[in-house]
Amino acid sequence: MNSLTEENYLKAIYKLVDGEKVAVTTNAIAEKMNTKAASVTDMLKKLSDKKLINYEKYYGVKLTAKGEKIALNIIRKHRLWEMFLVEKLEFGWDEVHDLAEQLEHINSEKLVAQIDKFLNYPKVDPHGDPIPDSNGKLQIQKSALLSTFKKNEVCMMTGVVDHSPTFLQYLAKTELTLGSTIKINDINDFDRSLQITAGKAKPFFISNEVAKNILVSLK
Amino acid sequence: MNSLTEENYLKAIYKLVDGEKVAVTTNAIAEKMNTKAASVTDMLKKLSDKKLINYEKYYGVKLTAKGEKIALNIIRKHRLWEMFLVEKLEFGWDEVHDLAEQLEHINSEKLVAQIDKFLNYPKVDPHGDPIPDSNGKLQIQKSALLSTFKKNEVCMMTGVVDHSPTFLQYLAKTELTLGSTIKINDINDFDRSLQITAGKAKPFFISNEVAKNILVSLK
DNA sequence: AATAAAATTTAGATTAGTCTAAAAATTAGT
DNA sequence: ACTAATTTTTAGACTAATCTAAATTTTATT
Repeated sequence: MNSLTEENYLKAIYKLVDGEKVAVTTNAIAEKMNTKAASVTDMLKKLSDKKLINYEKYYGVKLTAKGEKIALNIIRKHRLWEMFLVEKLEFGWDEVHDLAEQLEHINSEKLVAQIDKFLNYPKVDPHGDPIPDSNGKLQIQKSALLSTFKKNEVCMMTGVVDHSPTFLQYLAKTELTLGSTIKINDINDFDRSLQITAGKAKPFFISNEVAKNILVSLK
Repeated sequence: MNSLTEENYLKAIYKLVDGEKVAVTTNAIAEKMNTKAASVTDMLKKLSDKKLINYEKYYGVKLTAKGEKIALNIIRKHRLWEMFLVEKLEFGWDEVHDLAEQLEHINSEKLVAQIDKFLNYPKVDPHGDPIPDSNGKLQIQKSALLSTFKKNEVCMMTGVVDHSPTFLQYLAKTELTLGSTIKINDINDFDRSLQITAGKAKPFFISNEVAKNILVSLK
């Protein structure tokens, strides 16, 4: 079994790699974990001894298959719990993250399987992030940033880049929710802000900053 | 905030006191916590510094009002989670204890409130144990042991004394579940074993040992 | 009341995870 | 290619929770 701390390190490393083939640096992990580089080095040795990461001094780390599987399982649990909180317990999508960080470490295969079943095997979490299956397979969703679309194009909102409560609360006040159909009515040449129509609401403005944090499907 | 370990000590002390006005001994706590007396002494000092217990060297400990409140809150969470697992996730009453021991330490007032609501404010857990309310008030249930009843008396099952999976699994194979109406048809003078009728099943035998672990209402 | 037995506490060590400060290695700038 | 800046690692220390072994206090027995 791995400690809570070990699990959090593996998750952090997984998120920092995220597709890119480069190794993750000690400092990057330290920043993500809100800790010091020296502490990270200690933990990397430990994870390396356990064969959960490939670690070369001064170079960086990559997850082994074993380490990645553990990371994906934690992410699976995190996203299932978020879904449960939002779908069954009336939580808002902006208030589930920290709580899911606690719940993701609960150790029970049966519990995860039952929650999954109870939610009717969801494919994505409340933020549109894909939920890994029980084998650690992740459905890759092809999506693009709303900011890359052109005038008069239509698309569907599938997720967010920024997960901060502030951003999510802002979105909750608009018609921009997962599944919303978005039409780009106009783009301001000066600041790249957009005038859009989302769902059946009146057209409204969003900044380019916001558009860069909204994921949409290429349809 | 209190550590997971501190919470477990408070819970253990609460359960050892359980109504009796005597102080709890170091050895009793050590046994309950599967640890050594020396470790307990260390923790008692710590809890005493935090004013969660009244501790007098060589004498024993009692919970302060503050300590008791924390203990009851953990018990509340434990029992609500057990109820959730059984009622919503198809767990058996014999397989929820260890998992609830993990879940009871999840820290979120809103989560507890929402689970409580989701379960429609249950008064007892799957074993018939009362669930403390959010203020730490515990409904005392007046119940008696089935073994104290006489021939031809009728009662209703309200709980169990032994919570071991073995005992609970045994009961699950009979008609002895919470709420069952039990009629005592006969008592064997030699070994005090009982011939009973429970629910609408055929009469069957239970040992006195079993009867001593079944709680029933005095009706 | 004295002594033996049991319970409890203290002393000192250990482990996991963290830290600061210093040393070593790598990368960047000219 | 050499020095400066940055990154990473090592060394040594700290805290929480645990342990063993020894010392102390309480309780029980005669």
